[in-house]
Amino acid sequence: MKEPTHITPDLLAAMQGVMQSVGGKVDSSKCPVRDVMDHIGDKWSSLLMVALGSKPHRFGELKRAVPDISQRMLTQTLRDLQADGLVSRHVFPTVPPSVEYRLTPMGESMMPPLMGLMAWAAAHHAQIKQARLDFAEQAAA
Amino acid sequence: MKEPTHITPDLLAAMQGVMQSVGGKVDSSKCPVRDVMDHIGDKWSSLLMVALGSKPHRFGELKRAVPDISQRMLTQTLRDLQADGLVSRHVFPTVPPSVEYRLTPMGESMMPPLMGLMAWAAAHHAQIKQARLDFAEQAAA
DNA sequence: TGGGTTGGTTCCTTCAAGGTAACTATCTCC
DNA sequence: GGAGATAGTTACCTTGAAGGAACCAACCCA
Repeated sequence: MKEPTHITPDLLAAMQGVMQSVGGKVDSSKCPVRDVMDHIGDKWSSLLMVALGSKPHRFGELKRAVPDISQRMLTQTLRDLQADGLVSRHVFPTVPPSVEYRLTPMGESMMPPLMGLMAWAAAHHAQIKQARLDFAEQAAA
Repeated sequence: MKEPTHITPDLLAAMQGVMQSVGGKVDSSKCPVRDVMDHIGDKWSSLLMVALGSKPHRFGELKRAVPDISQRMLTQTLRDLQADGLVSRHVFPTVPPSVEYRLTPMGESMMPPLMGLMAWAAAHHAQIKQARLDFAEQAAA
């Protein structure tokens, strides 16, 4: 049994940075964090970021890399990422015009924290699934 | 100007962990990462996690800490976090019964990666807002 | 007797995210 | 002449997330 470490100094610093950028109170709509998190928290953005993190992809490559995304959502999500300055789009006037998407420097700077969270999710997925089972069972009892 | 670091070894390791837990192809519904990210990517979960990260809160305290959450969403989001094993609920049979919510150890283990991403968001918010302006302007032209 | 506090629940409604399918346009291959 | 690949766009529809407001139940105080 560990003592309640709770919050490390580093973590506290990060939190204060966040809370400050939020105005002390987490006040919503004009909250910078939410403004950004709302975008990357959607269904496809983080998946596309991961795919593009490994190497630049063409439109069709992305569609194959993320098989269950619809063409519409792929276009739209790429546009959003592009608008946010996380992804850049390069058209090559080849015989059948081809388009390449790649991370911008800012997009790359997002990968470490993003992957950190995803790695946590991957590592704790089993534990969370078990917790959900336990919770459901306990609720039924 | 930094050289295009692109992907550090550490980051690559994290990505491979994620991709592996995803089956090579990012195949969707049974993807562990998405299963978890879908929950913490909703409108209120991360905000409540941040609030609870600083200290345990009572129901009413949380409502005041996150002023624009509806009572309904607060209840529901807390239930979801509880089901996932990230938050625990303790009822004190005081005169008017009071309820305290606090992070579980797993919840606490999520704070560093979560705060990492939020800190990134806070740090790059201005840059993203500018990128959106530039994009809109360029689209209009 | 009736208002206040605590921690909810229920019903109703709206809005945006997302999916499906069809259409475009150009070039190549069979 | 049609099929297939390139990279999309557009219209339409469904669903689920979220908001608002009212209600509940126990207990306190005055």
